[in-house]
Amino acid sequence: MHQPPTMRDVAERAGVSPMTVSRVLHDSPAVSAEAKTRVLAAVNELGYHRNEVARSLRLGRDTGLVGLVITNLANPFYSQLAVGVESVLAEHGIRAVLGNSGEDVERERQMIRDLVARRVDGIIVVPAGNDQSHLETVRLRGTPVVLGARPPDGVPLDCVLVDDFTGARAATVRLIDAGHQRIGFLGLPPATWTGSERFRGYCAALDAAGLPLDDRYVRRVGRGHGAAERAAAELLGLRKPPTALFSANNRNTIGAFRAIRAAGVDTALAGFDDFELADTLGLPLTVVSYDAAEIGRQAGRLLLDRMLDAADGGADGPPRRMIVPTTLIDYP
Amino acid sequence: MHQPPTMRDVAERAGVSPMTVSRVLHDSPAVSAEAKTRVLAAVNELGYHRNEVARSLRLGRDTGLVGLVITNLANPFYSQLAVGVESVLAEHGIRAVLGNSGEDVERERQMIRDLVARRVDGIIVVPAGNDQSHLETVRLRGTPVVLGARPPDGVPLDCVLVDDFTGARAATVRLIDAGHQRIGFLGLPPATWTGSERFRGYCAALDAAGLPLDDRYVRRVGRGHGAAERAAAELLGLRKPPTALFSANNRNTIGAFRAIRAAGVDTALAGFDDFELADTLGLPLTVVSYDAAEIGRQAGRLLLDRMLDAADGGADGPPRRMIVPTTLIDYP
DNA sequence: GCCGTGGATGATAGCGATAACATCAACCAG
DNA sequence: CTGGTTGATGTTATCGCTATCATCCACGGC
Repeated sequence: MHQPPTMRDVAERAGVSPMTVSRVLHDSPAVSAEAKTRVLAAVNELGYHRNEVARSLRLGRDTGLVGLVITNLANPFYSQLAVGVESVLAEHGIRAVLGNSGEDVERERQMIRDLVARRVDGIIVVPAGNDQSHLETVRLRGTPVVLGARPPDGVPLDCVLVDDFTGARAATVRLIDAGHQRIGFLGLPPATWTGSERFRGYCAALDAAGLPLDDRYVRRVGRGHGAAERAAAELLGLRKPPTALFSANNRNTIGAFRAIRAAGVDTALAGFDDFELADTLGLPLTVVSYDAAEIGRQAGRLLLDRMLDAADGGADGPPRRMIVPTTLIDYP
Repeated sequence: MHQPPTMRDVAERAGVSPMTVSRVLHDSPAVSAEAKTRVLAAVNELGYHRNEVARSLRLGRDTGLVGLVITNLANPFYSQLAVGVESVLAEHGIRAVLGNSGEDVERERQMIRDLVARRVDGIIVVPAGNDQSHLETVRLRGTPVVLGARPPDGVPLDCVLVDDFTGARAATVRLIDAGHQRIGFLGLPPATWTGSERFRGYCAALDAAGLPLDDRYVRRVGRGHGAAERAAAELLGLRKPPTALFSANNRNTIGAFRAIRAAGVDTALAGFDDFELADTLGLPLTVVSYDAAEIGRQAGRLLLDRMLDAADGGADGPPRRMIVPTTLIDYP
């Protein structure tokens, strides 16, 4: 097995010093056309490409790698986010190093340590828990950090969020405008940012319309299989059932759909998150849609910005917060 | 901004030489308990972790990085594959460097070049085109390569595939067993491996049952929006329409579903790929299901294997081909 | 007392690239 | 014809780590 060629090999073949090769590869103007030609020829003949590991070590930075720590890549929302990140980074010749934390803070912590040890130029992370002190530590040590899809908690980090509040409010308003006065809420565990913002949007819409918030119409649904459908069925089974439901994510929307169909009622339905086949359910449905990849793209841009600052010696400005807008879609 | 601590810093603080620190970090037995304690204390106090870039350069290998080039990460199939890869690699402290080729061979080629320049220890790739010569070149130069979801084409590479043939045949047999004699096929562009294997499975089932293959019942569907539905509608509009349809992927299955519902007929339906909400369509449906993450896991294992061989000086064995099985699921 | 033996530790030399400085020829102004 | 200027190239040292060899001390057998 032959080793990959080094700059020295190229230099010998071209009859110049390694330094000249380096200059050619950097498009330095201080190289004669003739030397440049010879070097490029040698590069081609040997199939040479620069050893990025050595380069990074020498420069002490600029590995061209960015850490991307995600809670659950199997979830289309996060994989789209990853696509967005990747596309922005790729334009700048930077690659993402993947980490799937599985919502486990300890794994997240290990991954961050590992990424720092690998000297990545920055990190984009969907934080798994509320303790983000390790992320702040990393940032203070000089590695830019941007949060995706979840807000910073007590630490001054950049982040990109969905406009959960406005989206939830708009969907609820749509139901109210259609004449509904008793609107059930199928929410998420309250500890999550997304869950509480969407609930806040729901409340705000009711409030603005002068409708009372009735706790009997509010259900928080965990991850369990069928939990959403059961909760929706409960609401529909009340003595005075809601005439419409607003569900806080696509899982809940699907559960609500099943419950409505099983009960044979014509309860109106609106929900956060668009999903495939939403138009085939055979019942009117309003969904709050947004561009998940855009979250990734914006996070990527924020990070690139910080990376440039850091390279310049970095007067790191105040934390920034980007909000990705939502739109309402009515099916069918 | 302070630089991260180096091994030298740790050594000074612990009153030993860098070499001793290195030994401690490698769990070498040739270190006194006392020195070890002092070094570990210094490591903690400084928050030191080894510079992996320098380590890799010194060793001339073992970056602990593996390239993962995917055609379309936004597709749940491939993101699940990525999850599988990541999980296996993570067990070995290895991370994946992501690349999204978008089915563009030229981008794939560039990414592979870049990954090799970064000295990744191996590459898993879902190849975008039929020209895989660049992959073979990379392998011959010492970087193991494993293909995911698509077979090698003229080059001796390891790969992991879905059992497209058997799955398609089984689904078609299920339709035949239900008494259907005229079964339409909604296929994929014939140049794709998956498309041709699934068609082969369909044909084999017909053949085994003594049924004729009728070309009028066979449609190849491209990517266009609504193309599947139109093709299905054509089949349903024939003078003697098929009484059942077999569709070669979930996109086509959904299109077929729409067409069947629009036509108000009770054509039976079976398709490759499971998908969410398949049970809510309100019509009997058989799908060919498989574990996409398993493809990634197996690819990861094949690659790890090759990486070990390569580290040992590598008598690289013959190419291996793993087949991930499928199962039939009947909805509702 | 001397030498081997073995365990702990240190010194040295790179891995491949590049910043910073050194060199050297060619050329022109005075 | 000399000194300074410019442009092209080479030399040196170094990034942080570790394989390899060298060193050094303690101990025990003869």
